[in-house]
Amino acid sequence: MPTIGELARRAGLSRSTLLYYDRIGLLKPSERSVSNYRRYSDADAERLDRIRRYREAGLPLKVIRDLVSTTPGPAVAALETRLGQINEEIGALRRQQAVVLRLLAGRVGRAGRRVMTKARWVEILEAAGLDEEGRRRWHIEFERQAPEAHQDFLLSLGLDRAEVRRIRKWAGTNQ
Amino acid sequence: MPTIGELARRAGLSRSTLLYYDRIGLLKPSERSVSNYRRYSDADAERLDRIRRYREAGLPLKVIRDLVSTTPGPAVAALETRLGQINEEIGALRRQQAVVLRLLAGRVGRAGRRVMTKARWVEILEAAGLDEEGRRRWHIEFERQAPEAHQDFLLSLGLDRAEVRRIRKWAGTNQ
DNA sequence: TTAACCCTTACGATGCGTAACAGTTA
DNA sequence: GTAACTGTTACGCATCGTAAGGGTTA
Repeated sequence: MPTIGELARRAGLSRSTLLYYDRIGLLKPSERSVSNYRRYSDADAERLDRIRRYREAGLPLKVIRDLVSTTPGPAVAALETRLGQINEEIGALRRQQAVVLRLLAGRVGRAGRRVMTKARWVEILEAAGLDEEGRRRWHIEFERQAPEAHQDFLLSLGLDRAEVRRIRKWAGTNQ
Repeated sequence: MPTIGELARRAGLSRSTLLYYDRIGLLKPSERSVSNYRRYSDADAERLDRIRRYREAGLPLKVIRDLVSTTPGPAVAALETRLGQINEEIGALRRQQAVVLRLLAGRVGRAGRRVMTKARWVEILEAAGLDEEGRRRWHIEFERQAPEAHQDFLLSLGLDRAEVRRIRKWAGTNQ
């Protein structure tokens, strides 16, 4: 029967996380030693493991509480909801990215090592051995495999919406 | 001289946001009416506008406080730092995405069209005509031209720091 | 004895939203 | 008089990290 520190180490979490889970009733050790130390049973450890996996998926503890106490298998509904949220959050970050790039526009000549531009990107692909024909194949494949990601990527290079549309059309249309 | 509610409406923010900005000293109205109402001057409104833009970029209020009080133009350093953070955050969300999809394995058709992963990226480059040697040249050139952007990009694919380090080392070392 | 555990409790961080109670303005 | 403003103050949220002050174990 591990104590709180042992279980934390094994699970790759911190002691204070387990203290918190105990406080909010998410994971209460099934026993206490005579000196009032928390003793976690195997069942407790397994419960923690499920909690941990859901946390890695980004589910809030409130939702996890329901999942681990009521449902036996993975809850499809909650995970699909989370999937939608993740996409929203990524979208929000992409919009922030666009704002930052706009604010940085111009001031970063070739100085900024961090700001990626279309010109720089083309240069890199060329150096890797892709000529214009190859780059077109690249766009076409990108568009085919993950159109939304393709759009996100083009926006992250600082292209405006019109140019993004143009490129996607060019990559989508055969010929 | 608008009152707090008017300015909030104009700026598209809430009254409580402006109250908060006042409390933390980020934006204090330059005047008060006889009945102690906040009166915001044009200068106040402009300050708020700068604050708002930086907020849209995702900068924390602490950083914004420095930017709007000391710097005149946009601060390149803070924005580039934020750019790196954004990519990290996107990467974290991609890892969550992968976890969710794994938990949903089987129950969901193939991974959504929006999900960008390392594997998919490699596939696209391959389809464009880059073999492993070409992909290595691509990494090398990326690292040479914009090392920070290279790192940001890899993180945004959801790779963990160790793998990013490995790839960058592999691309940085000549032979 | 000493290091490395453990206990409980509380505060901090982030950026507001909400509520409560009261005064002001149109 | 009444609605729609305004003021201040305080609590809530989510998920822990950190610290304080003091027992327990090997």
